[in-house]
Amino acid sequence: MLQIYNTASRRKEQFRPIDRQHVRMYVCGPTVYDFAHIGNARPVVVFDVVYRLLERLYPDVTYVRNITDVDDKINARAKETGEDIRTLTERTARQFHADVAALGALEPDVEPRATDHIQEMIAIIVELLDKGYAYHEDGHVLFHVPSMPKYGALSGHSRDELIAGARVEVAPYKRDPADFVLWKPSETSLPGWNSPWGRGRPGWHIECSAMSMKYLGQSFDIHGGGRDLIFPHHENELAQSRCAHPGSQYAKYWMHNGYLMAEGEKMSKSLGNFYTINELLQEFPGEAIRLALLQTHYRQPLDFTKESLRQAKHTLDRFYAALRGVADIAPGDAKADDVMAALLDDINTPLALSALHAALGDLNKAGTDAEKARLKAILLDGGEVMGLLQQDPEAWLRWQPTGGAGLSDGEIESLIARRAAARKAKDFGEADRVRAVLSENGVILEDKPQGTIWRRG
RNA sequence: GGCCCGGUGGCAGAGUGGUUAUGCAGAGGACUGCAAAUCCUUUUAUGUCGGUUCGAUUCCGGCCCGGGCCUCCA
Repeated sequence: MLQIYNTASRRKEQFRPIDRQHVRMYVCGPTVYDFAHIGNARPVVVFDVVYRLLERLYPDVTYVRNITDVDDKINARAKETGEDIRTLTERTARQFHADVAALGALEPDVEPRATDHIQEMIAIIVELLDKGYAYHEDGHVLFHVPSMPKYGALSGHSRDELIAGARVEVAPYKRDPADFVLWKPSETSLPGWNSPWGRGRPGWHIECSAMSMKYLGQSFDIHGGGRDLIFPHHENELAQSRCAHPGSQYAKYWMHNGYLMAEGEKMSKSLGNFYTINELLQEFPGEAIRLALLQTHYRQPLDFTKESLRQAKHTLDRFYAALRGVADIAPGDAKADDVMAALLDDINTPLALSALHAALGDLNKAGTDAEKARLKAILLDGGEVMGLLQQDPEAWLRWQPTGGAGLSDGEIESLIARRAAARKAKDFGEADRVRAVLSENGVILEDKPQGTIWRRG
């Protein structure tokens, strides 16, 4: 039985889907104006594991992750660089897809774009106006927060607190300082759509309300995203959706991943610790990045460092070396029960990884082929649900960084042949010289009874 | 100012009201021509001060430290 921590109740709960035959999950995706950074990668990887787990537990799962392609940051970036907005968003979305694919993330079932759902957003805004939860003022349509008594339940902020702490001057068209924008006017130079309130563009939160309803219905099971989205984004989404659709609960379970820091500091461009996925992929395999993200429980803060990546790479080297050793043994049909048990407890990936380590140790000690087949199956099964260990071991162990000036596979093989000849002639001085050359080029040798094997370290 | 989250051994990082998680690194050993890999053994911890309890790292409170949010910024 799956248990997940629900932000709405601030406790771990039994996961009981609305429809046991069909689980529905919505996760906030990227705003496409720049390379995705490692902080964006965390929810992608975390909810990919959730998706993989749900797929094992339920007959049908629909996973929706949106792309925000209308946003003031996008407009600002396009103005700054002179690039056409559509070109910018398309290019960035493609880059995002390539990056997260390298991290082993499965594609969501639906990946809707905000600009394709403007009519759906307008429809919700009309509902809110009709029902008296919103008002039209000075070209803007605003959600009237005091009209919803339960506003603030998700984030734990009361409206009064918000007003007390307000540090921004309240716009004149607001009836209440807590009110937020559903629709705003657009100048001709900015993207805009015709609406009952003139040419304009949507507020930040309305897209997720519109798209989740279209693809998942008025109520669905899981809504995920980074902790930083709880307020105001998710709080406002929740308010809009519930008020537009009385009787619906919107998301039943809210899951939020913790913050990510880089090298001990909050990530920021001025500190120079702003790793993009793309640049990290030049230096490390995507699976190492994925493992580094999964080594910490998703709700904990995570300090992402190059050192943690080196360790993750090293860890995977050990797993793949063991898998290479049993490459010619077909996996049995054993299942990774301990891995599953850990994941069922609020996606405890660090504990799941320790179960994988236990299987690795057992595999290294295994004496019989039957035992090896069983343990290989466990590693592959447990790895699969976490999106790990599915590559060809040989390919993994030969991986080298982009633009690496190291030796080619052929050069390595011929040096190994030279060393083998020297060893056969008992010329260990020459053999060690050859190995030193390989070692300087990051190639590690292992002499086995059947011959010498190698990997890039 | 208000609210929220976190503080575990050299590092990373879980569980747990009483019995060494796990990984990396370190030390010793086996194996090896030497290595590498692997295996075995092994050292180091629960921010701080109180409280509850027979007993707290684990529950409660104060404090300290780190991070975040407090609206059209994202």
